[in-house]
Amino acid sequence: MSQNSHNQSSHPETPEKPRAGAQEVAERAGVSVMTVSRVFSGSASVAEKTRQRVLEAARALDYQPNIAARALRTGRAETIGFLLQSPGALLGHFHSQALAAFESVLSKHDLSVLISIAPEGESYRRWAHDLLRSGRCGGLVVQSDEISERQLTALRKIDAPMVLMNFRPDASPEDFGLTTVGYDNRGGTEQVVRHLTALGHRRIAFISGTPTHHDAIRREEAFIAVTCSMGLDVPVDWIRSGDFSRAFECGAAETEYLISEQGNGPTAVICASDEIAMGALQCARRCGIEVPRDLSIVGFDNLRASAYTAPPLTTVEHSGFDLGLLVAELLINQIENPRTPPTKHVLETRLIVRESTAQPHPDRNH
Amino acid sequence: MSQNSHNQSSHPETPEKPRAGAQEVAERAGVSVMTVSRVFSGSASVAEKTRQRVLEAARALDYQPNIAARALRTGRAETIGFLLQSPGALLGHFHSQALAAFESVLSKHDLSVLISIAPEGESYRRWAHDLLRSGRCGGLVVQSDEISERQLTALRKIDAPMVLMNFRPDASPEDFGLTTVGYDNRGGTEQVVRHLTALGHRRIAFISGTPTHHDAIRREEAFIAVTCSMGLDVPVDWIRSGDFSRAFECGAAETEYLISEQGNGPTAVICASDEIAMGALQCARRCGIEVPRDLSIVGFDNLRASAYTAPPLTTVEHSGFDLGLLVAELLINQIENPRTPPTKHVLETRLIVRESTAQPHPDRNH
DNA sequence: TTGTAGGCGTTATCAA
DNA sequence: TTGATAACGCCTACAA
Repeated sequence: MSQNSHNQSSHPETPEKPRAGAQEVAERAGVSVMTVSRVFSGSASVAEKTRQRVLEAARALDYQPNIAARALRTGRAETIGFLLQSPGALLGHFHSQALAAFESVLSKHDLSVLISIAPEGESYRRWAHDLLRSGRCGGLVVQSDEISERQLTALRKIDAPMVLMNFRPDASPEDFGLTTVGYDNRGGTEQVVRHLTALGHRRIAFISGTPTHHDAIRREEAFIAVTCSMGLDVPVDWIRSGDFSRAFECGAAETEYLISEQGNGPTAVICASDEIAMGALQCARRCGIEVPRDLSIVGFDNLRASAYTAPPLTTVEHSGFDLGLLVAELLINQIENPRTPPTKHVLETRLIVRESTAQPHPDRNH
Repeated sequence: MSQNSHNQSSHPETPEKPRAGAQEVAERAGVSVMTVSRVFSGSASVAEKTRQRVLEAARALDYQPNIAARALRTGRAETIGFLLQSPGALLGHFHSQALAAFESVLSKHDLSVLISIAPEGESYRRWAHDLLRSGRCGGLVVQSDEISERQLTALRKIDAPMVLMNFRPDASPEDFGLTTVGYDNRGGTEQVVRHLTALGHRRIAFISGTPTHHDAIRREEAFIAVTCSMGLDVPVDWIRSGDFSRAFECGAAETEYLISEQGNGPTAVICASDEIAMGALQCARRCGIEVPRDLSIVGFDNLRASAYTAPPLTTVEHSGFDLGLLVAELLINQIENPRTPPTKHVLETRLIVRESTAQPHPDRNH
C-alpha cells in the first residue's frame, strides 16, 4: 500500500514530497543518478567529497534505495527464507533461539529474513523452489528435523545458497550434497549414559521422541549403541517411542509403563527431551516414586524451566543460539562464494548434572 | 544469487532454459504478455480457455511471476514486517504462537512475513520507517510490549498498514490513532484475586514483571485496583517488582523475601508470569514451605509446562494463537481498506485452577 | 476479451 | 572518478 505522506523528519529542511528517488537525490547533490547508485551500493569508488554531498542530500530527502528495483535489476534477492516444517517448530526454544541469532547476523549484512511455514500437502521441493523462483528469496535455511530421504533428494536439485538445520548428520556431506548443521546427539547421549553408569546404574530405560524426528532417532540410536557397547542389558520394551509434540503426556504415560514392573523396572530413565522428562517427573510424583532416590531421570535440551523442576533436572545442553550463528555464517559464505562445496557441522553438547540423578537405591539395585 | 540450472521437474517437457519470463510463457501459449500477466495477477477477466493455455505453458516452463518486478511496478510490497523488540521476544511462547498463526493466515493471502528484531540504539520510528520506505514491507506488525509513549507518538506519524501487538490498551484508539491488540490483563487478574478470596485468602502478595512491560504494568495495576476495591489490605512491600527476562530467578528471590516474615507473611502470591511462579515454587520447596497448604501460588500465561510443575500451577490462560489470527485479520483489512479507522481489541483470558491454590492453612489465617 | 506502448527505480555497460 | 543509456520483468493505462 504505502500511502505516502511522511513529512516529519529530524532534519529541518524536509520537503512534502512523497517519495524521493535516486533522481531527486542526484539533482539535489548536483551529480548523476549513477553516482547516487554507487554511493548506496558501495560498488565502485566515489570521491569522498561527492559521497558526502550525496549522503547529505539523501538524508535531507529521506531517501532509501528501492529494494524491489534493485532486486529486479540485479536478479539478486537480499532476503533469506527461514523455512519451518510446522507451526509448532517455532514453539521449540531451539528454533526460536536459532532464528533470533540468525536474524541478528543477517541484519548486519543487510539481509532480510523471511519466515515461511511448510504449506500442508505441498512438496518440500516445490515450496523451496517457488520461494527462490519468484525472486522472494536469494537463499534458504531449511529446518529439517523430520525431512525424509525422498524430500532430501529433491532438495539437492535446487541450486541456491542453502543450509539444512538439524538434519541427521550421519552421512558425509558429499553423500547428499547439502550443507548441514546439527548437534552431537550421540556424544550427548553417551555422556548421559556414562554419568548414570558411573553412579552405579545398570538398569536404564529410554523414552524417545517423535519417531521421524532426527534428534529422536539419533538419541535413540546412540542410546542403544552405547548401552550395548558397555554391556548393559536393555530389554526391548524399555525403549519407549514417544512424541515431541505431546511430550509431557507421553513422558508421563511411558514412565507409568516403565515403573509398573515393580522392583524389576529400570533405576534410571533417559528422556529424549526435557519436556518428556517433566512428564516423567510428574508421573513419578503421582505414583509415589521419589526422584532421584527411587528413580533417576535425565532430560535433553536444558530448557530454562529445567533448573526449576522438582527436583531440578539433569540434562544435556545444546545451544540454539550457536546453531543460528553458524547457519548464518555458512549461508553468507555460500552467497559470497557460490561454488563452495557442501560441509557438515556438528555442534557440541554438554551434560548438566542437577538433582534428578543419583546413585540407585540399594534395595532396587543388584 | 540464484544461479540458474534447475532442469528437473515432474513435468516431462521441461526445458533447460534458466528462467522463464512472462514473454516466453506468452509465446508458448500463443498470447501476449499482458494476458499472462492478467492470468497471474487475477486482475481482469481472461477467457477460461486462454487461461488454461497460459497456465499450462507456465507449468511447462516452470514460470513464476517475478515478485520484485511486480513490487516495483505496483509500488506495493507483498511482504509484512513482523517487528520484535528484542531477540528474547521470540523465546516467549506467545510471540512464537502469534507469529505462527500470523504466518499461516498471511501465506493464504500470498503475503510474506519478514522478521525483524529491533536494532540496538535505533529509534523505533526510523526502524519501522526504513522498512517501509525501502519498499521491503507493505505493512507492519509491531510487538509493543515495552514501547514508550514517545516512541508511540513517533510511530503514529507513519502512514501504512500497521497493528500494535500487545500494547497496553488503556486509551481509546482515537487517542493514539493506531490499531492495537492485547489481552484482558485486568480481567484475568481480577479472576485470580476473586478465586483466592473465595478460598478465604485475605493476605495476598504480587510479584510483578519487567516494570516497563505493559503486561506487567497492567497486571500490577489491576491487582492494586481489585484488592483495593475488595477492601484487602496489601502492604506496599508485598508488591514486588520483577523482571520477565530473569523470571525464574526473580520469582525465587522475591518469594524468599515474602516468606521471610514468618507467620505474618502472605498466604497467597500472584505472579505476573508462570515462569516467575515456577521460581516461586522452587523457593517454597527449598524453604520447606508446602504449596498450596502453607502458601498458594498463581501464575499467568498457562505455559505447557505449567500443568506439570509440582504442584501443577493455577494460572491464567491467554492464547497467542488467537492474537496472531486477529492481528493478521486486522492487518489484511487495513491493506484492503487503507482508510479504516484505528480500532482497539482486547482478547479474553481464562482462569485455570490447578493444585497450587487452596484454602489458607488455619494456623496462618486470621 | 485481448493487445500495444511506456515506465516503475535501479544497476551494468560503456564512454569520457 | 563520473555520466549517459539501456534494460531488468511486470502492470497501468488505453486502444482494438
